Amino acid sequence: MLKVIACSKAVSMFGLRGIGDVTVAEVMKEAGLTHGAFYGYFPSKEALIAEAFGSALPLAPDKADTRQSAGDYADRYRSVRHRDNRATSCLFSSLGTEAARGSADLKHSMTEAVRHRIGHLTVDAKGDTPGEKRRSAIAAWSAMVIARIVDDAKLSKEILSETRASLPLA
Amino acid sequence: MLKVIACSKAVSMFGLRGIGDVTVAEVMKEAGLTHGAFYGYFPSKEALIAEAFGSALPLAPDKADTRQSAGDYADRYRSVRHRDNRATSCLFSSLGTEAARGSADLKHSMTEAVRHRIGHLTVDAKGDTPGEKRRSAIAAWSAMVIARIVDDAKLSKEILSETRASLPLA
DNA sequence: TGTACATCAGTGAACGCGCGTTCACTGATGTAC
DNA sequence: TGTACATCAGTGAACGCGCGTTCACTGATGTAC
Repeated sequence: MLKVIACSKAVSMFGLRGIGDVTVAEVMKEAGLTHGAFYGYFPSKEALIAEAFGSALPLAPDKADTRQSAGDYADRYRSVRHRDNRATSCLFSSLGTEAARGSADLKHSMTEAVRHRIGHLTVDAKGDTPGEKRRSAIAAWSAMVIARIVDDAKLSKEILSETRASLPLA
Repeated sequence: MLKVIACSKAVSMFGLRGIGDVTVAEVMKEAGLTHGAFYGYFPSKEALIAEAFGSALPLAPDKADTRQSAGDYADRYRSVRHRDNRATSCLFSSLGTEAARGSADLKHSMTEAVRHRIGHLTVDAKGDTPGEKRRSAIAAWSAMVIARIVDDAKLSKEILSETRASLPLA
């Protein structure tokens, strides 16, 4: 149970401030314990990172977003509130380039999450053939991620609105 | 002169290993001096980061890439060799999410670089109207960046090839 | 019910290490006479 | 040309700090009798 809490807190903090800036002690404090207890749950900070990402990425097909249509997901993703909340935002837009330099496991998890997400969005994406739909999903998702990274309201909004051409409103 | 060298080395090292993992001493060693000399050139590591990004981002309209057509740029960007070389690759794909958490100046520089790049790619992008061309440029550039972050040859290639629909070969 | 003991999650002081930063010093170069 | 001095980029030892990690200890809880 505490592992679950720690992972969830860690993901939020990582997204907000970056993996390197978040200390083991801070995560444990958020979870309600002192730093010494950390090693009763995780063998190392590296392990926490791996577990935290694993718990947050939509890898298994039975995760929350299958209950959510692709269009709904996209709408929520494109909302300004969601865009500006790095703690709850998608891991790719908040930690993508850091994770790409992480362990092989981490990179693999991220890749699988991307694959999963693209497949998910393809359902509602624009296009006459499956190939076109998939292409639209890739274009839309990529632009949604980039819009989150860009730190300029106007440009970010423009990039987001571009995605509506590929993936319409629900 | 040494500042220029240090910035250039720093950018490569940052791209390869992340900003946080590169030490002041390492940058100076690459530049051929010892760490103590660093503060004769930069007031702090933060300042090095800012200068390094400033020197690497295509902000001024007289920079190299105006000599390069958008199609040529995209082709080079999409080449496998370039994709896999994090030292010379675009700052957005190697350090985007870290930079988004950096200083206001850094974020501003990154945003301007994105704006510049999109404008640049719009020239050769697909579309009948200026609006459509711009939309294609955004879709293509976003997907190119994402393809670099994804750590899986097959998926990365697929994402890259998607961009050819929006931005054809030169 | 009461007593003695075992267990074990959690505490917090302490350690080791690496990094950013400082600073007294060096030694090469230039300048005045 | 030679001597004395000033300058100043660069050196490398040292400092301070924060972080990951360890570990002896605590104290609450459960168990045996």
